[in-house]
Amino acid sequence: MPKDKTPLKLVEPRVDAETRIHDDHHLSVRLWLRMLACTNRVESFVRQNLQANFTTTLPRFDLMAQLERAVQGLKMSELSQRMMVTGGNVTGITDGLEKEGLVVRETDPADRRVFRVKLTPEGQRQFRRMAAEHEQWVIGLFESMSMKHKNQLVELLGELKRHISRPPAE
Amino acid sequence: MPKDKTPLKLVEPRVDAETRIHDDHHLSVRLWLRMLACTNRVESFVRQNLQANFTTTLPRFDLMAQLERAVQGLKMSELSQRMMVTGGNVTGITDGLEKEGLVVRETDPADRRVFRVKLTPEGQRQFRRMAAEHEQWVIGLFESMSMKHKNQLVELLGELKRHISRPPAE
DNA sequence: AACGAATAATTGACACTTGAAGTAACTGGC
DNA sequence: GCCAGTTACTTCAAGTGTCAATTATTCGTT
Repeated sequence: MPKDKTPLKLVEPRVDAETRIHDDHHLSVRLWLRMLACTNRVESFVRQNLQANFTTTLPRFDLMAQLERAVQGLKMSELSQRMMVTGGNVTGITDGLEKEGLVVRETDPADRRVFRVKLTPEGQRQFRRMAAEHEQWVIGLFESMSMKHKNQLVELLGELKRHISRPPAE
Repeated sequence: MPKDKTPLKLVEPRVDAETRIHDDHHLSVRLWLRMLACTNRVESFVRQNLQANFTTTLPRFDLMAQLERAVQGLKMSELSQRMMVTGGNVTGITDGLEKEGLVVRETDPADRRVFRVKLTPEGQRQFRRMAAEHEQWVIGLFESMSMKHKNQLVELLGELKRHISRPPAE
């Protein structure tokens, strides 16, 4: 497109608005990258500790955590939803835990398609030990931040979560 | 420990402190879970869009993003550090991108152990298209949150990042 | 110059994750 | 009762990720 011939001293009128928009763009991406960095740091820390202290993994811990408060067990599909992963994934993790005797698949008499997955007593024992330490790891990581700032973060992240939890409906 | 005999109206002195500690524990874990939920939401959204619109993945996008502003290329180990993943992982992702002609490994005459990985012109072209859309996705997700709150979040996450970026020494 | 230690990258084994395709079981309308 | 459609779960292939072991190269000391 041809350049307009403009008087030498004319400043573009849209600069302010564009600048603000540009900043906002940058801001959103920066926010995203920073949040990602924090999450990765904590996650990898927890992961390493689970591996080193209990020879287990975050997904396994997560699955057991979902089961802990579900006395009557959870269906594979419920686990899938709560862990926010696909069904095929849950199958594999459950296989592993079952092989180690930490969970069991029980058939549901009312619907033979369904399994109810439950923690075994052994699984409960092990999970409780892990959960206690897990809490300490997280607390330790965050301890140098003031409660005031932590509270602010929880608030703001709560707001963010509400904003992003449903896709910007067309 | 033996209870002190105290006048009836005296309230136990440690209750406040204990309560605060207990709240703090809860607070840290809540903060962690909430941050994780937000990150997962954004990440899976970006992932799906990259797959659907460009038949590519987040790690590939991430690697190309690291290369974009490094005209002279990056060593495998530098990529590994910046992407916060292990070296073996970088090898695999680079293999894939090189096979598709989006990056190249160039040998370094000064040190024959290292590769300098660079974007090809084709890789640059594709990355720029992806980056533009990526930015729109993130902006879209976050658009309903005020700039003020976004700024506060960036600030607080920056502080959190500093606190957790080095393990609580010794 | 030569050797041991450190560094750069790759490889292989194993685990997690997704998406698509497959199997078995249930449901509702005819 | 049948059968099309849905639901629950599994299986498989490909990509991502870690760790430990290996190879090749460089560096520092002697």
